[in-house]
Amino acid sequence: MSDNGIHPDAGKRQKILESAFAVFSQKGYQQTKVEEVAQHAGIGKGTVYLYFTSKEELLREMLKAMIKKYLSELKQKLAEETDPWAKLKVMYTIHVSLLQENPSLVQLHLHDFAFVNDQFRSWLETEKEDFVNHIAAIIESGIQTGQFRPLNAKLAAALIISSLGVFLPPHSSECFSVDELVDLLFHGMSRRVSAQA
Amino acid sequence: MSDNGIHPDAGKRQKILESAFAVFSQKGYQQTKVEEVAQHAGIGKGTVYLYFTSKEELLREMLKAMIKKYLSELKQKLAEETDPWAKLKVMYTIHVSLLQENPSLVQLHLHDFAFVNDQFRSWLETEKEDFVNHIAAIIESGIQTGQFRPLNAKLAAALIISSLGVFLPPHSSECFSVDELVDLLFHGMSRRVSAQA
Amino acid sequence: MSDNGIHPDAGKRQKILESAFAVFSQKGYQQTKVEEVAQHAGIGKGTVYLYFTSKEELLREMLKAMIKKYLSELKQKLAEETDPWAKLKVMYTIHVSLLQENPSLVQLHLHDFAFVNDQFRSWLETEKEDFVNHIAAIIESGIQTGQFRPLNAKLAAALIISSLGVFLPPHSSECFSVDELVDLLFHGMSRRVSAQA
Amino acid sequence: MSDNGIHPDAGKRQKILESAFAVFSQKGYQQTKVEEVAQHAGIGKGTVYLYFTSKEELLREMLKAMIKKYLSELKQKLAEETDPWAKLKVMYTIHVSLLQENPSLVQLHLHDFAFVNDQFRSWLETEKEDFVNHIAAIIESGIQTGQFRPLNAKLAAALIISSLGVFLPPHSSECFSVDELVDLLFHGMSRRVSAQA
DNA sequence: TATGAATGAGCGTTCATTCAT
DNA sequence: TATGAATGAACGCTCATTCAT
Repeated sequence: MSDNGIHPDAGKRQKILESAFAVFSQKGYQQTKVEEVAQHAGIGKGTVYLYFTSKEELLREMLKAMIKKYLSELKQKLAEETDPWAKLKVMYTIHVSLLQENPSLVQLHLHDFAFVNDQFRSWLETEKEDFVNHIAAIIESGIQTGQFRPLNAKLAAALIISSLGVFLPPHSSECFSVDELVDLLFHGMSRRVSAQA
Repeated sequence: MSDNGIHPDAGKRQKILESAFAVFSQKGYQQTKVEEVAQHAGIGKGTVYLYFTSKEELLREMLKAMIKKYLSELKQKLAEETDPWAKLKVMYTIHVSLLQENPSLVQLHLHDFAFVNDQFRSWLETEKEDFVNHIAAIIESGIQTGQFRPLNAKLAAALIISSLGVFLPPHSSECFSVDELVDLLFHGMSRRVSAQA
Repeated sequence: MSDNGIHPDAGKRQKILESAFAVFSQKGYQQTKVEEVAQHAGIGKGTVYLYFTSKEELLREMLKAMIKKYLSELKQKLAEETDPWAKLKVMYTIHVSLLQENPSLVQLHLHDFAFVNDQFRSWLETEKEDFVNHIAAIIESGIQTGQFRPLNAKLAAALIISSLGVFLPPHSSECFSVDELVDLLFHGMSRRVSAQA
Repeated sequence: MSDNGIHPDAGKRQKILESAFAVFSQKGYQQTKVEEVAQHAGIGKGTVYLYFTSKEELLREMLKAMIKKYLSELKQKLAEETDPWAKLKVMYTIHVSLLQENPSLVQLHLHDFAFVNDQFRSWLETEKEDFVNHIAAIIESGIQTGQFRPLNAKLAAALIISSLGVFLPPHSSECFSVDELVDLLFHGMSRRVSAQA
């Protein structure tokens, strides 16, 4: 489904994916020429087509790989925590540090690849849904343990994921701290009047 | 930067902008042909170039106009409320109803505007900053009145604005209610155990 | 079906068709670049696509026009004759003189456009079938009048059409005379022994 | 011109020619990829270039070989007959059965060989001339024996060769019989009125 | 001012050919 | 000798932009 079968040089495929990440991140899909990706990888234009059937597939595979890598790193780190509260805190921390280590990821966020075509759009939405469900499950377990109050876990998950955008430019991660944001999400904005009673 | 000087027919310029909004929203930038915009506006293709120097400028001007209109509508409605709490609630409600009235706005979010130039990008960031500050001011006043607890108003504002994304697809506004989200943001996720003590 | 609807300049369409005839005849389909046809017509490459949707359609329309013109000339001249025998003689004469007036037609014969695609192939075969049937009808009428002996009219028609190839290079029309060929076809090769009795 | 000198494995060269025949016949020149020919021959793509300098040369050599083989088979069979009349009848029969045994030969006719260079074209014309002369000689001898009436032997030969096209699609060999065609050629179309007298 | 016919730069993809192994 | 991974020239088609009217 993704590539043309068995390829001679798995390293080259990887190299092309990395170049695709670099160039698509910087310029978006339509503005990127296949030849640019090839040049970035130090290979000929035709070689790209030995590993990917089309520019579109190249983008899809690159995104797949990035998302997989991103989510697997995230999930692995989350798995090391047991406390739902800690999990979410860790998630923010990891997310922010990933963005800092890899500024191109920020750019990647700023592009919207949904427009490539409808199939692509639905694939992206599925991926996002998956991520939301993963976070929602964490929240559910927090509700079970009583650490979180009963709430719409999916909404909370969607909110948390949306809130990651807070760390994108122009409010880079230098502006706000993870702790502040987590505190805000966990305790809310309102003065807990009744609680004080 | 935006137009070629003074045009005799400001109404025609406006009509082109509206058509650009309609078509770009539905099909994205790259997929839209200038001729389609012209047809939608009921004019000839060449006429577009009497009012805008390029397709790209047309998009930028359209985005500028839409954002200005959106923010001014929002700010005006907010001005009608006095209570900070109510203001924020109202903001969500207006946002969601705007999206519902104008589904194209939703689409607008889903397209690739990567080609924006630096000038436009900085304008965009200024506008966003403005909006954040506007919301932050509301929050500040809420803190003054004691309705909100002391918190980083700018962060809260950024969070609120980010959270608007919750109502975009695939979690359309039908999935979540404004009230749920407001409740979550205002009261937080955690069970307020200690507070109850 | 053939063009994109109403075109501004019918003369230009005709000019393109003529250029297509000139270039396709000389170089065949695959070897011909659309830009060459455009250059021959003294127009830009893109202009070709205002009148024809694709290179393939351009070929089809050109062939259609040529065949139509060729057959209509032929049929018209044939209509002026009443005697089946004379009709066939005239057909040869016209065919040969057309080839002489228009050497590109010779080239056109030497290319085989059937391979363009299956649809094209069947269209060509239909055209040829039409032509065969037209000739066969003439022969049938000759049989009715008793000028021709009872024979498979369709086979005779196919033979006659095939025999036109005799005048193609390397045996150009200068080698053989129409009269000789007609005589041969009409009286056969064998010494008419029994007739001598 | 044809190969790169002496090759160790003449059998492999032959094998490649046969594969070229099989694939070019079926798909035409432009549609055939060199790799397909190589695969059909069970060798690597690069190996083809050890025996032929280019795809085009491969085609020319294949055509040469097929034509030579076809003509030599035909001439050999003809040599077995002594009667001119019988020879021609046999020629048709052989031709048709060759086409039936080897449907690819039919296909070979249907493709565009326009790109042949002048050298090849002249070789082709020489071969054709040769064939015509061969048939013409048969006819001459028939005239000598009085079986054929005095006629332009070369024209008759050209006609006979052209008439072979009658058995190509769309009028496949199933439509017409060899006997019918031979009868037509030998006795002509006209009712032999005067002979009846 | 307004038009839309004309233009040609631009790009994704293919595949004949090369060459390192 | 044989291979097949790598290459890049080539081309059909699109569409933003221009300009004669």
